[in-house]
Amino acid sequence: MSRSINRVTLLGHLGADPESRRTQDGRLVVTFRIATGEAWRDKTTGERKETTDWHTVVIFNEGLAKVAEQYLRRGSHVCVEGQLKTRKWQDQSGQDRYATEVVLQAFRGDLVLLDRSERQAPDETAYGAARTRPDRPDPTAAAAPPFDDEVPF
Amino acid sequence: MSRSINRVTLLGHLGADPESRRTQDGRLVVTFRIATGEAWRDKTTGERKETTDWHTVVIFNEGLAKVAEQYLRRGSHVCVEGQLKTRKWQDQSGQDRYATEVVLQAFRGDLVLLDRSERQAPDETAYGAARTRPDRPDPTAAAAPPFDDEVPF
Amino acid sequence: MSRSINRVTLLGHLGADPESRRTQDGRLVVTFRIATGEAWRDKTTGERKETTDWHTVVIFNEGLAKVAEQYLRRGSHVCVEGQLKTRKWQDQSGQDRYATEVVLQAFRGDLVLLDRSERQAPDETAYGAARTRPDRPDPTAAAAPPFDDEVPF
Amino acid sequence: MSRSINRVTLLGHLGADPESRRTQDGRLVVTFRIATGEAWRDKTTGERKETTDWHTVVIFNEGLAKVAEQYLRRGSHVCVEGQLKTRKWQDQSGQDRYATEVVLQAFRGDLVLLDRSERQAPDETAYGAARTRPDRPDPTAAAAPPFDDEVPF
DNA sequence: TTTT
DNA sequence: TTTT
Repeated sequence: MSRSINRVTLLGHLGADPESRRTQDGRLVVTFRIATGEAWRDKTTGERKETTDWHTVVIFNEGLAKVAEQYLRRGSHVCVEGQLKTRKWQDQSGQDRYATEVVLQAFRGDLVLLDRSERQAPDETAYGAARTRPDRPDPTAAAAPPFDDEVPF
Repeated sequence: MSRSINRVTLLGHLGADPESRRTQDGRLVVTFRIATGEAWRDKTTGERKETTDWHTVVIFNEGLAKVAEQYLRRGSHVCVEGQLKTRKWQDQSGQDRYATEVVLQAFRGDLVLLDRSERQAPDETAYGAARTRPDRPDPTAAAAPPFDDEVPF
Repeated sequence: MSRSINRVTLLGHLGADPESRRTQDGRLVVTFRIATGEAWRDKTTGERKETTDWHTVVIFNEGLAKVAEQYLRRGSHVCVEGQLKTRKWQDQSGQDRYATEVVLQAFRGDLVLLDRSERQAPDETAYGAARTRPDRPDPTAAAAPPFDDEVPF
Repeated sequence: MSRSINRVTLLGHLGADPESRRTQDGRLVVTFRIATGEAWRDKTTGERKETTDWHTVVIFNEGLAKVAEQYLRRGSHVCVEGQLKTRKWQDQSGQDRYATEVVLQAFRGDLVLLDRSERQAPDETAYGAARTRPDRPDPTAAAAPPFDDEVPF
């Protein structure tokens, strides 16, 4: 149960190779920039228009970070689900600055590789269940329906 | 990492009290129906129109099932995130029938109670981490920014 | 403003070519089936498991229907945003039956073609603004920031 | 049809009353801050933890801006769907600064008021179809099923 | 800085 | 069967 929802879904291309860093306690963090865009025809002038938006994605999820590091490159096509988070930091002059990023934490967020060549990536679970194990009675194995009196609504 | 996305988000009201059942191996499953609607003005007649859609939600997630059982009632206002799944079953005459439902499995899906009176519900984690533990360096505790050379993109 | 949310996001592959039909008043409707899946490792047995879910997508949105008809085929990789809707119908024996589908109506829903070969599709706007025209002051043209006193929060 | 996805869903409370401004060409723009949060139990210490994230929402959509201005206040409970966008601006010292916001444009985005007292708000369509007119054959009026040969998949 |  |  949550008291709120904070969900970002982005599907687009990487503008550059991902960058890998470590937190002070040694955990892998992978960062990349992804572009989304929209195109439309101006209603008054009839002109074709286009905008690109750039987003920073930060992966703290161990399994997904390894996948991103190994398989994503400049130009990669990817779909990302994460949370919107804003960090505060100080620039050299000591002024407060803010960076708003799309964050993939452990057990939160997901990454879908869309380039055929990258889809050979192992399931993330190979990295230790970085994501999720469905917890439903196996529907294919079930000889009987889950409930005796089952009717559709 | 996933190879696909299957996500349903519904925000609406329960049409009736939730129903609780057990799977054959004893796990709690809670089911309810939720209504969503849309209203619009017909462009040609100018008339106000309205439709209601009814959805079946099935919660296999232990923690969320308990919350739903205890706090949700007919008329409850709720937001649900789950997966779209279709079950096949046989009716009395042996014919194949299908039921398509919004399913909340363990580690997948979420439930947000929107009625003030219900928001006293304990965090789901009280039921044994039915959901998620963020895995990010605690941002408030961090005296230094996560990375030395940090600048916003 | 809406009083509820009804949103489905699916990313997967088509199981067969789309089917085109017309409503009784002549409008194009395109239908296809799309598969999503999940893979996980069983916690107790360690076995690799996998499920596939099949979904029916129905496009009433004129522009998107034409794109789907022309560019999508069995095996196509696609991302779809629509609404969950259940239709009631009678089978030959007069019994009530239900079909639950992911519906893309005009001004609602979206379709993203993920196969490189299909991405040559014209912008949907070519079909008459089947989707959406951003309505924001053009950020690139703006010599001054949108607001005089702008500071980030 | 889109070539990318850029979608943010937030459900939370306003931290302060919305602010109304006008663009240089006179259009209403409403801005507010909304908080989302997550709570979890630290796996190692067993301690209860909590974080709050703050987000800036900017509404360029005329109808939704009017609704927000009139009905939302500090503490209002709201669900928002918009796009993630980053603006560049110059501070007093001429330095480049960035602000990342959740933007609701015309025909894009949605707003759901969750406080009972605010739900009296008129449908947004009262403001001129700021959102969406479903474009589906009216299912209730249909004496016959939409298609002659209809069977569920 | 991506992509079409 | 909900809600406004």
